Amino acid sequence: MLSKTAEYALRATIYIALKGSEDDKLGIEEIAKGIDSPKSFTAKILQLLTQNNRVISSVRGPNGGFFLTDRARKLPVKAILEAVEEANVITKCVLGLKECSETRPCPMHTQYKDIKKQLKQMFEKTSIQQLVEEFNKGNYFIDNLKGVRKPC
Amino acid sequence: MLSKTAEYALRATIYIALKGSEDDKLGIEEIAKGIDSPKSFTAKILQLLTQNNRVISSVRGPNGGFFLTDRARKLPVKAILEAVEEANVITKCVLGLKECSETRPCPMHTQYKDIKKQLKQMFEKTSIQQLVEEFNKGNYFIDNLKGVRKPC
DNA sequence: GTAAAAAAGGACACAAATATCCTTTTTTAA
DNA sequence: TTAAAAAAGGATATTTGTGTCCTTTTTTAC
Repeated sequence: MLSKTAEYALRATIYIALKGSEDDKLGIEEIAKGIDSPKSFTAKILQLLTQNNRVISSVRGPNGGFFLTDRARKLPVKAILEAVEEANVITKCVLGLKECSETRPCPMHTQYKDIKKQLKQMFEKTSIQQLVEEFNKGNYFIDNLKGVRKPC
Repeated sequence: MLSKTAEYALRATIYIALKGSEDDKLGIEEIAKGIDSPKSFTAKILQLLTQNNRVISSVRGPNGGFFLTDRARKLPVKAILEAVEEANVITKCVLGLKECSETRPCPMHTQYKDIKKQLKQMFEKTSIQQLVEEFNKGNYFIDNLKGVRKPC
């Protein structure tokens, strides 16, 4: 469904949102270990996320690293996909037809349209902050993202 | 969401189901034109579909070509994805985590699980025949698949 | 102001997906 | 039984995605 690039982008952003802050920035080494991704490749992706619409902020030098501003935390998950140019999953036809709409639907349009709508909603309505809050309420039991534990 | 390979596989199968029959087999040239795909590449994919679980049948030589048996028409769309080894979209975690389940969910699990379920349903419950029938009832207005027109 | 720490950036390497071309095999029809 | 038509198969090319490595720039702390 999503490329490795998009997966790492999502995982990294969520990881930074959960574990880091402006006062406690995270280094690329820790992030890559935390989300189980190749370090240099992830660094490149974080570059995209700091440039394109600034989902992630960064400072260089000692005590530097990556973090999310309050503004960034309010962004929808979709913003991450946009930064890595993969937001089109949300709108694309399942069969990959250039033209596929209500008036000129593809053979699977009827079956897929509601799912696509929900996919869109998910990425647009869910903010990064929301994912963090849900975590803090203890609704997750993730140690899937290494080093991030459910608060007791 | 799906690879080109999967998209062409779906489009080709549906195209053959709609336009062809055992008595009126379709050649690779027509199919590729019909679904707007590269000919040789599509030929390779059709090979997969004739080998792996025989979604498509074929005969060589003059008057040969591709067609779907009645048995094949009853197959779920998922069978096509399986043949090109891409049925995993149905079960994969959005974030690409190896482990992601109800008891050990990823940070987006809550948001995604119902969508994944519906995706699964769509590919498993929709048969190729169903897509054809829906077309014949006139519920589509596709000429997206070239040369396939809504019956009047 | 100098050394060290960190991200940024550039160049390259490797792998997988996509695409093309040519030859071989099978089948049909004359 | 031979020519032609069609898919099957093999080899290779191209492009994109993924991944690594090394140098440069920025920043901080001493």
